[in-house]
Amino acid sequence: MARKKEYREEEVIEKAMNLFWRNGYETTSMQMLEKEMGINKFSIYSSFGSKNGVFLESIKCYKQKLNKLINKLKASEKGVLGIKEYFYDFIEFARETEFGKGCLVTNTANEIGPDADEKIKGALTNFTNEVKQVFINILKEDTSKDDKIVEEQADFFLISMFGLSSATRVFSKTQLENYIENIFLNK
Amino acid sequence: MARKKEYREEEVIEKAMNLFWRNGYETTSMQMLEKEMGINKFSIYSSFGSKNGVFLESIKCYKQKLNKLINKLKASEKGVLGIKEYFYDFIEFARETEFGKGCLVTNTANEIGPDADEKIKGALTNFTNEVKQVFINILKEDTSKDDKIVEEQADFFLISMFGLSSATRVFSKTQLENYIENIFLNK
DNA sequence: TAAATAACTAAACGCTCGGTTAGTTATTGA
DNA sequence: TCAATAACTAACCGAGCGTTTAGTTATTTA
Repeated sequence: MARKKEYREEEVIEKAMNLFWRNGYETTSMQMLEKEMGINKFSIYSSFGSKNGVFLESIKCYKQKLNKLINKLKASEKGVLGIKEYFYDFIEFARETEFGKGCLVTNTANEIGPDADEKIKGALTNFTNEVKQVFINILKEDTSKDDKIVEEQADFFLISMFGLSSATRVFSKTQLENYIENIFLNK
Repeated sequence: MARKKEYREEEVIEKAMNLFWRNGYETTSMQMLEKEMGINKFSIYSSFGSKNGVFLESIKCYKQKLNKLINKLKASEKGVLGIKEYFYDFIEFARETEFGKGCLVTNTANEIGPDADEKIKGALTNFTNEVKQVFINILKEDTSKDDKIVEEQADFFLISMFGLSSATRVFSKTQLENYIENIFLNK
């Protein structure tokens, strides 16, 4: 055999993910990735193939981090109020010292143009659909409404998430909390 | 004196604005701007100074376009329902053939990182505050609520706009309309 | 009509981008 | 212990970036 890797891929990809999360895809350069991940370009390319590859893995890593919140939501027995708690969890998740970095998926959906890489587009769509399904399952249990109404409500919460994500980048914590309260006023 | 300009700055900046709107700041290159604006790099730089300058002027141009909707909202006597109409107007404004391009301001707020140009950040903040003030004025007239409640409601609509903007890039027209209806259910 | 001036064209600037590759170092098992 | 092998370093690649500049063309006015 031969020499061992001096880094663990799961560790360095998390660092890459944080860089993309904070700065977006285009603004994040290979140079920045080298510095943040603490490994050479060669190692990045032999592990992940391309900048796109690093990004795709970063989305997977992001998914895992967010899944902690999602799993808590899934386990919740509070119905719609569980979603409200999830929203509160999310603003803690997305915020930083002063302004937030939003949701990596939403940020990317807002950044990319119509000609963007299809794999990235696909990853975003899958992600969105998965979260929507979680909302649907909760709403089904919680209410006696028919499928159409449930799906509309799920879309409503999903789009609210998009707003919340963007908002963490611009608004104060108080404003975000107030927004959440307003969403659930009549739910 | 000397030779006349063969283009009107207001005309070419609108074309630039559309390019930024569709593709974002980073993805839009000077080469693309040359092609879309129909003028040479030299002319772009002599008129606008830099890529950043073109973008800053593009935001002004975007403001003017959106002001048509805002002015209609200001003139409306329907109170909160006027805001609802404005939301409907906005999704027409932001949508394209299949998916939408969102709001240039929201797109940019989502794209830029913490180290982005201060002028751009300032322009985004100003823009957001102006729209918020319009919401506040309408809510003041419409309701007897105190200032704090009014501001919270204005923030709520503002953040809903952010969500709507992102959503035009991913969701169908029906989903967007359904989202608007849900927002105004209890208003 | 000719000097002055500003807008044009197009080539080039230095730099950074994402990505590659030649050569070195460390670990392995025979 | 030593050949085989894989991970390392670092220099380098062509392309494209935003920006500048030298040289040409059109318009103005004295």
